[in-house]
Amino acid sequence: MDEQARIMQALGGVSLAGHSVQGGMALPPPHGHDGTDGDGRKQDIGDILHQIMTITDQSLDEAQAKKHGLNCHRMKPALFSVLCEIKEKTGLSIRGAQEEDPPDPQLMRLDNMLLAEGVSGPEKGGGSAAAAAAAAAAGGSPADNSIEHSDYRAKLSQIRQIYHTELEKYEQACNEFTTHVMNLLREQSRTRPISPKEIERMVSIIHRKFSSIQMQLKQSTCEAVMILRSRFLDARRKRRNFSKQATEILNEYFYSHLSNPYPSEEAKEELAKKCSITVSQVSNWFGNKRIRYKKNIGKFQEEANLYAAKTAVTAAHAVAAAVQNSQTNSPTTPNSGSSGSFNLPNSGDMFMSMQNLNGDSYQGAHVGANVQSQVDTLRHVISQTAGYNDALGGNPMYSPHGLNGNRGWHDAATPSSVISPTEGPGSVHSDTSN
DNA sequence: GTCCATGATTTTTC
DNA sequence: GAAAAATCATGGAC
Repeated sequence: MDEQARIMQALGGVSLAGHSVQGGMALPPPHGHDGTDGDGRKQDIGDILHQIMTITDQSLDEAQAKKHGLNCHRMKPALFSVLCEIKEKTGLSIRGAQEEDPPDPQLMRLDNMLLAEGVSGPEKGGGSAAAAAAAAAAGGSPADNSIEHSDYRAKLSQIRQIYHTELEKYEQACNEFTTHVMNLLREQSRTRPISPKEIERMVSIIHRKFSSIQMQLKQSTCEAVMILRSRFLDARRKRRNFSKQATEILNEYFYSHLSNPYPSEEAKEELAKKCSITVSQVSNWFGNKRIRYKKNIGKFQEEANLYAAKTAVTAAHAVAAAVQNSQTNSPTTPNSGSSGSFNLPNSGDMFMSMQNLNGDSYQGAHVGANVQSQVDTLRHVISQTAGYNDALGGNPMYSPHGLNGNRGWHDAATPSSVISPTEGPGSVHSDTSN
């Protein structure tokens, strides 16, 4: 049964006592009725309802005229109250359906994210805090951070501005549309019963529709922020070569610890501080350096020699100073000038370390990075004075022979010229303590 | 545009 | 879990 028939049937049982359905209105005359019997009344009401139902199918002018006619019909108040009654009854079922929905978890997530990223909420702090967090996560150098920080902030602010403009537009459109619909319903309420609750429901439907559009806006804003964030965080995209000075410091350490180029955590921190990079960048650098050096020792020879010579000069000066120091001071007096990581320990320690080169304790706790560094350097000095520096002219200073294909920094990767004077040229280091 | 160097990331190996 | 090895992606020289 369709709605129209149902309503008409319902109206059949409603008393319209006191209201004559005849006269006044330019409605088609009821079929064969005199306006006094019940059947005739029903027929008349049926006709009025029919006209109400079909009014939307008619042209605007025609409908306007009909509307006016219906509004002026003397039966209208009675019919109106009956329709209100029916609506009230049918409305009960609607009421149940229009219960407030629980907050959408997806929308909540988006809102939270926008708030966390500083797109929504207060402008100050949010964006920069997010940028700072992103910068911290990126692990870039402090100097780079400031540049990228402002870059990130500028782009975030752009996104924020677009988001707010669009949001404002949506809200304005929503308000305009709501007002328009409410006016329309109010006007329509003259011809058909529209309860305030119904208007309210319609408004909430409109708001729901607009909030779904808003959700799309929030979604795309979040995506934009994610893209920005990933670009900002993706260090690969933003790879910057380390400064020349930083590379020099790292290389110096690497070549002066060639027998065991595995800096301790403390050494890494120290290097990181010196180079203005992070500890993980230091680890990356050493990881890359080890593998690339090992893969192609020949290629790195020149570089190795360069750094070896450089460090040797420094070491020679330090040794001279140490010797002089030991001559002037008592033999038991500790070296007073060995405070920094790369400072030379007293000669006694160094000698002991060199003695240990054949032992497993080369990387032992008692042999710190300082000592180890100087030992390597001293080996260069000794080897050079012993005539091994011919290597520069054809005979490689660091030869790749015996390179171990297996894991670990096999001493075969260590230059042949840096073999301890206590060892023969063909002897094997045992400092594979990695 | 190509090539190489290099920093970062991912996968493999121990 | 750390290091090796493989791979990716970018910067910079040419």
